Amino acid sequence: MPEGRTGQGYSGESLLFLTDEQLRQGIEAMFFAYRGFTADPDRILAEMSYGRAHHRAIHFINRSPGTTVNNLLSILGVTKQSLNRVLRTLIGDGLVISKVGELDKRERHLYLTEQGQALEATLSDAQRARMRAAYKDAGPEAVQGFKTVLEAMMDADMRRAYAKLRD
Amino acid sequence: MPEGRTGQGYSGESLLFLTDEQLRQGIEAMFFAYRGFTADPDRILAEMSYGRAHHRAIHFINRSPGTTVNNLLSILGVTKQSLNRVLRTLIGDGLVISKVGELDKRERHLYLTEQGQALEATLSDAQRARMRAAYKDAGPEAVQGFKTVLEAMMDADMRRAYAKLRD
DNA sequence: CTTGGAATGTCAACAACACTGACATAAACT
DNA sequence: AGTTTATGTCAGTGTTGTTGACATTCCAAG
Repeated sequence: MPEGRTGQGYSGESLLFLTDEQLRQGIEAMFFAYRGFTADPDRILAEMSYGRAHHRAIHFINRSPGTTVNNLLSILGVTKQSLNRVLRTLIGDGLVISKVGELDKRERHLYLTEQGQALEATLSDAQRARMRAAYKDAGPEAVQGFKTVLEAMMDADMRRAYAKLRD
Repeated sequence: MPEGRTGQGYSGESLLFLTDEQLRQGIEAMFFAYRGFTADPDRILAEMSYGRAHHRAIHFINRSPGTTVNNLLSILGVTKQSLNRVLRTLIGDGLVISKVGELDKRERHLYLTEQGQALEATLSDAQRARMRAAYKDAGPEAVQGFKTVLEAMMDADMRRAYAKLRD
């Protein structure tokens, strides 16, 4: 087997050599970049006794105010027990409120309180600052490519969830 | 304030509008894509009783055979206690061997056994298959942009570690 | 109106993976 | 000889995830 050469060889029209080495670089880039991606919010969250799970919940509640627990569950891809523990602390700390549904009273609709919005803004600002700097460094064409590859990397159901949020 | 517009406005020469909305899409793309990125190896690892930490150790030992514990530590960005726990199980299970350094006998140089290489290949193949598919979908220019943005997103020391691995 | 099932919440137990702090050993450096 | 470096290990703790079991509420179908 030719060293480092992928089984596919050429990829049809694009003349794209995809050596294992190139793919491995992409894998490592994802690993190191994700660390940077979460580093700033992580530092802020560590000061309060929150973690990434709290950040994610806050992010998506802010993104879709009034979302139900079930909806959040499918976006975050965790069990209800895991999410519930996080939501309980956020509700207890007055960052999130949960309103019983009017149409369907089983459902709980989630909203950020003012305090919750303030934390969301702090976390988002930190994360957006890094993203903005990276985008600016890389330039607009790179950004387009970045998003295209990331989208192609998602599972089908996550791609749907992602597209839905872009409406 | 103009809705969704970032405080910076234009970004100088590139005429790049970076709305909070665009940045948030990038953030969400990273979140969902990273899930896809780790999904396939995670499934394989779950069957044996290993986790992502084992995968990362195996990956970088394979990448740099004979690397020392300290070197691995700085790449992975965890504590020695955390890494040691993982290495102990991998050595115990015969996937990794640790050789006392010849020049400096304090150092332990890490290598994958044949069995370790086999697992590495299985995990890598799964992850590379997804990466290859994503690259093929997105095309070569997108891939270049993808890597550029990811690199810009890293912390400085991680960018160094990443560059070093590319030699 | 009763029953089945869906949505939610809660309790308990557990595992993976990270952390800190403390301590031990061996080897290298000064 | 004394200090620093590299590594390993033990104990304790916290966050985040998992399963499994069970209760409550309430819509909807029979």
